[in-house]
Amino acid sequence: MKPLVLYNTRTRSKEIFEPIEAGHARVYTCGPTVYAPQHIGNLRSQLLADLLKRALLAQDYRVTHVINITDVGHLTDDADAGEDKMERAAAERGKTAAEIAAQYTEQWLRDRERMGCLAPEVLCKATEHIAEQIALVEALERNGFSYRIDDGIYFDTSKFSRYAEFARLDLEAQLAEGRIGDVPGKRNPADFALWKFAAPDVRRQQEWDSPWGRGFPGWHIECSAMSRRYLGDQFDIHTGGVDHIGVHHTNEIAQSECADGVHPWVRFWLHNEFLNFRGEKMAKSTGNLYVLDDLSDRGIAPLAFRYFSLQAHYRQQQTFTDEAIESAATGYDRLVNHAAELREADGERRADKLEPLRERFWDAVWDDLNAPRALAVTWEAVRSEGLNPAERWALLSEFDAFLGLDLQNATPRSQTTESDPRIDGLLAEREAARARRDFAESDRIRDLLVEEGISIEDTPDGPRWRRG
RNA sequence: GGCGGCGUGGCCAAGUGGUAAGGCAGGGGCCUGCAAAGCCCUGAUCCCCGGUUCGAAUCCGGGCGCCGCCUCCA
Repeated sequence: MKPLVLYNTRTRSKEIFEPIEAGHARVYTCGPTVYAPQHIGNLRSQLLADLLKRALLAQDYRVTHVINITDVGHLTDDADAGEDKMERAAAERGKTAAEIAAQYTEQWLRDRERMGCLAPEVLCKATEHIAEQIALVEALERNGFSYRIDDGIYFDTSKFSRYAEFARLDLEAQLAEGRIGDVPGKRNPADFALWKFAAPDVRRQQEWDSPWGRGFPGWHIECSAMSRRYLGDQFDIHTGGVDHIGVHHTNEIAQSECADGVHPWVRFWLHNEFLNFRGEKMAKSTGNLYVLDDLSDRGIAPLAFRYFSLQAHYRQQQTFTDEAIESAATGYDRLVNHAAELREADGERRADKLEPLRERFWDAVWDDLNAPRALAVTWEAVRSEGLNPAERWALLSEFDAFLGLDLQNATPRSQTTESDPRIDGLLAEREAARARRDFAESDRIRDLLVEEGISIEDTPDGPRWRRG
């Protein structure tokens, strides 16, 4: 098998993937912050993680995939005055922070599954790993990378010489523009909180005891702490959105490399680009978004959204428009139809006929998870004149291990799975009319059913109908 | 101010040195009593200018336009 090549943000180049431990790929994905519903733009990062995992599995690696749930509130900005989003959402909705977190975690897990994303081996919540986070801060303290101010325990970025390396930051130049709402006492503008002290006059729902007093963890420490617990001091791949490169991932690296004295902490970093909508990124903060249920309400299946997403490479921004998603839904519908028709085909499967398409498909996958190219080969397989139905199905079912479009369970949209005596009766009448070439009558019956939203297809095996 | 990305047929979008994948929509045809479904055929020289090269959408330089990060953010 050819090697898997991935674009590594750390080196800004494509590299052949090789795990630290032979045969075992350890992957960490930055999951959602569950103070609000996750929209379809957010889901794109799960798609990247899923395609990666499927490619690794296709390469016969054992995969340990860890995803975190951030169920403790981060602040709306860096300053004391910053509100905690989780607490704010709870107050607005008259619920507890835990209830808010549970609600959106559940929605996210459901959406993920509906979109065909494989479940992670470990799903870990920040609030259930406070001890690990405290332990990591203690390690940083021991190693001399932290300092205490009124507001909390902070990481001293000037002590970590590689701090600017990963994101290729120009800290001086950034300084010129200034940071918003900075905290008094910070030694360097880029320094960030490891542990925040609870304000004496405010009672928070989410705060814990620590060696430094009551408070709550900083907003990067959880990923360092939980990945360390489940994947060890060093691991293979870390995924997330491009927005995380400059701050979140930069700070994770600083924490982990300084706490454990390792480098590189993570070998490969994969980042997905954003989904654009109405001329800007889809975002919670502006309300410029759709959630998966919005699409479902419009008759667009979650897997049609997956199909839509597969049409663009994960490292490119993708434009979401109504026309584009509806086009994708149509395309997905047709692909499923083909799969359903081919699924039970018997016949010879000639390896020499299958090989060229198989090779092109997997070459696309191994080339930095190029789903659009893989999808194009899939369509070629569907329509390849040189292949019999059994061969086409052999390819489709194999390819779906990566595509994740659930083609194995494809049901033709025009093959009813229910039976309705009245409709079946009308269809029989129509067939009788057709037999005696009374087309006025047969068309009248069809129009009648069409008005009820039932469409009819005449096939060599007789008529089929479906609703909708 | 720093960093990153993009501009390919009506729409979405691959391709990053050898004369433009795929899907959707449109047009034409086949099939059908008619439809539907399906199948076949059909359209772009790649934002602009200059350069390198035998040859560039693809490399370099300069423009114009657009998106993102630098503050929570996929």
